Amino acid sequence: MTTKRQENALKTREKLKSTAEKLLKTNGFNALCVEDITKAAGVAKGTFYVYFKHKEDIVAEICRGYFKQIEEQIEQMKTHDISEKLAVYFDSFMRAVMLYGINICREWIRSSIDPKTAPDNTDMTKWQYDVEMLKNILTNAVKNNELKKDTPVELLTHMIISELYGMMTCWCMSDGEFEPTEWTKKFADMPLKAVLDKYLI
Amino acid sequence: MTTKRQENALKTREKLKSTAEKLLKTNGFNALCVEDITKAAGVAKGTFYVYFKHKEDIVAEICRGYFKQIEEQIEQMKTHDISEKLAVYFDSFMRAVMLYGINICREWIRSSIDPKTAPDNTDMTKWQYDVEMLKNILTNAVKNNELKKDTPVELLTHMIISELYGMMTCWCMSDGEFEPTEWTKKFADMPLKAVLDKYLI
Amino acid sequence: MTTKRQENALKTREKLKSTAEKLLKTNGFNALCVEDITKAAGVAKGTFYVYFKHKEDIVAEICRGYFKQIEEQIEQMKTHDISEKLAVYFDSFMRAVMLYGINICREWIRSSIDPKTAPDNTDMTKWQYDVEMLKNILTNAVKNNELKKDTPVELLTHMIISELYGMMTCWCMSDGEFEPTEWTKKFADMPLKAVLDKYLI
Amino acid sequence: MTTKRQENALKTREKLKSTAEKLLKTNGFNALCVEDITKAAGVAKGTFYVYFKHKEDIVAEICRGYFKQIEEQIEQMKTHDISEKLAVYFDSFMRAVMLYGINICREWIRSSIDPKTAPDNTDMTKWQYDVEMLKNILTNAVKNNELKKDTPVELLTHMIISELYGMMTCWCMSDGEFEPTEWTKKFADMPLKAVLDKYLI
DNA sequence: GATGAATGAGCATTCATTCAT
DNA sequence: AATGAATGAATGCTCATTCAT
Repeated sequence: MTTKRQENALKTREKLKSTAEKLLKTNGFNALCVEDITKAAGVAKGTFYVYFKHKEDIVAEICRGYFKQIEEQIEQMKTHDISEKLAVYFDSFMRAVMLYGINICREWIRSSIDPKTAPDNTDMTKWQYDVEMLKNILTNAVKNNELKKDTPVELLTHMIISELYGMMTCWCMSDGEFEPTEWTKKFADMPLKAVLDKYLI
Repeated sequence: MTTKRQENALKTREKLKSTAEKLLKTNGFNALCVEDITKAAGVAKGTFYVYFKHKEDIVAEICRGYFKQIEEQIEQMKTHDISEKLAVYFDSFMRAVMLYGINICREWIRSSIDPKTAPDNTDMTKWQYDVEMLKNILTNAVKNNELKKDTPVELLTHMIISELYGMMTCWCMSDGEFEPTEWTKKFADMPLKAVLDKYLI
Repeated sequence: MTTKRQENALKTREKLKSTAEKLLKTNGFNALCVEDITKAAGVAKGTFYVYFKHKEDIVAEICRGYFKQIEEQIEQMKTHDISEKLAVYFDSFMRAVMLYGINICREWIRSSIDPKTAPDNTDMTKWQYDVEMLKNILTNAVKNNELKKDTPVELLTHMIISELYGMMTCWCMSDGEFEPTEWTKKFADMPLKAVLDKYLI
Repeated sequence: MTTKRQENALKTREKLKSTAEKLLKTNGFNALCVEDITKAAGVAKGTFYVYFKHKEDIVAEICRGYFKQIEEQIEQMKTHDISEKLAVYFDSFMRAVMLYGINICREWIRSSIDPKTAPDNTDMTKWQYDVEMLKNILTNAVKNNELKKDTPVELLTHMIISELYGMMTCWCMSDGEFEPTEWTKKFADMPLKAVLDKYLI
């Protein structure tokens, strides 16, 4: 059971996170500073450090929250086949990109490219995380006889991830100006399909 | 005619650029600071600002030097057909990625993602530049009747660029650990070819 | 009679003290913080302030514990003469230095040098305490006709204390590297003896 | 030749040092902060770091200035014998203590006790410095046949230094209240003399 | 053109202490 | 007595940039 105090503490923590998230979405990572977060959250500067050891930690947690959701979604699809799973994965990835907006995407890329930000950070970058997740999906498909034993899981993983990250990166680079729905079509008759077909059983 | 003084000035400028480039390649953008550049170049701090208005400018110029080389190469291929041009483009892009190394790539991505670094910067980002260049190649191919009039130049451009940037981004994210030559093979029987075929005359 | 509650409270207090002492010995004063103490003692941060008004207080109490022991020893020597008492005093002082280790010594010196640390501190520093104690011993020796009436108690006190603190300070400064037993010999045929002899009856 | 600019720069440096010295003497080390120094010196905060890499550095330099003076004095006494040299050394040491005042002394002790203050500091502490200097004086006396070959230089050094530091430390502890001239007398018929006599030739 | 002294805004982090529960 | 959430003052240091010489 949680006491009133614990509840309040949790509320403070969430308030900090949601405030930081809002600021991150609005102004981007570069403009994010602890003082702004706490001021906007209506708490003292020190309170931030009650809940987060480093400034980077809250950003990491915000971003992780986003891309972990995809995993849960995929995990609930135990009965579906590999094509469906990949379709959902692509869809979820794209939705995340659109939903969370350009500044969050930038932070995903930034922190994946230049991972050594927080001193004692041992967390995976989004990229590492995505690679692992996709590799799991494909490996399981091999185990479940949905894909041939000689499927080049590693290579396929990188192809797909590269496809998605290419899209995401370019979307950020265009400052969100092109319509990512165009890309949905592209994904529909995904060139990858041709490649994947070879390994489908 | 250039006076001795102008010559020396040019030398100083080049010395600054080559020094900064070395530091950029070695330590990455985050670790680059004006003091280090000038100290290593053997000039005073103030001298830097004789030649570059902002720290970003020298970085931009260094990087631009790199990706402009591709354009020259393509321009010299006037007689070749569109397929050859694209092949050369892909090849050049990849070579640049490998040659200039991970820290330069990171800076290409970083500055393309977050373009508003220098206050009065009006330069194109590498990404904008690449998009323009590729669009030109394709547009010219349409004009020259190598591609059908209804070729979706814009879309094709983004598909290709996204492909290349996906590769480059993921290469940086993996900290240069995977073998980009694997990707050459992928590019060889490039899925795009299938798409492009539809519009070839 | 003490209730169970009072007993527990006392236990908590002692736990805090012994934990702080351990940390002080290991890491020194600079690294000592309330959070570490309470965490290591298994109580909440606030509990510390139930028993100690200031962080300095617990340190003072720990250190005082050490040097009060010497007094008790001396007091139990009522029948012994002044030479024996001083010999024991020297011996006890040195043993304390060795036993409690370099970090405790540093804190003795630090707090004696810079006494105004705790806001409302009225306690004596170790130095003041040692001076008083030694002065008492000598004054009593005068009263008991062990020393002449014209003995310069004040001066002798300072000479002896200075001798001991010189040794202790240098021991800390050498980072405990020289062998304090060398000093025992020095104290044996203590130059002071020559001085003291003049006033012995 | 020094230009006007270099002169001004030197002046700024000296201004910073003298200001810091004044603050150090008045308020002690604990109260010393960069902001106060620069404000009082009438320069910008950043200017401090043009001349000193760390806050500690300026303090170290101030203090070093003080105790290096003694060395120069001793070095100019090449023709004098060992007794005179030691007498001058004692005298100089004491004068320094009195002249530079209690807060400087505290800093000498503080930094000698707890040397790891500045990150990249490789300088000797005052204590180490004093030990070396005295050891040299004695070693040279042995070489010059002023002291017997079997003189325990190391031990004598520590005895003398301990004597001096004992005095200095106690003076700080008494908050400068006792009269150090009393100590001059003590040094005059210095107990050490008795010890030293054994080794004089 | 070259210098290098001076600037000063900008920012994360620590930690003793309080106090409502 | 015990808790632990909240506080907020305090501070060293970086570095791009300017400008008088």
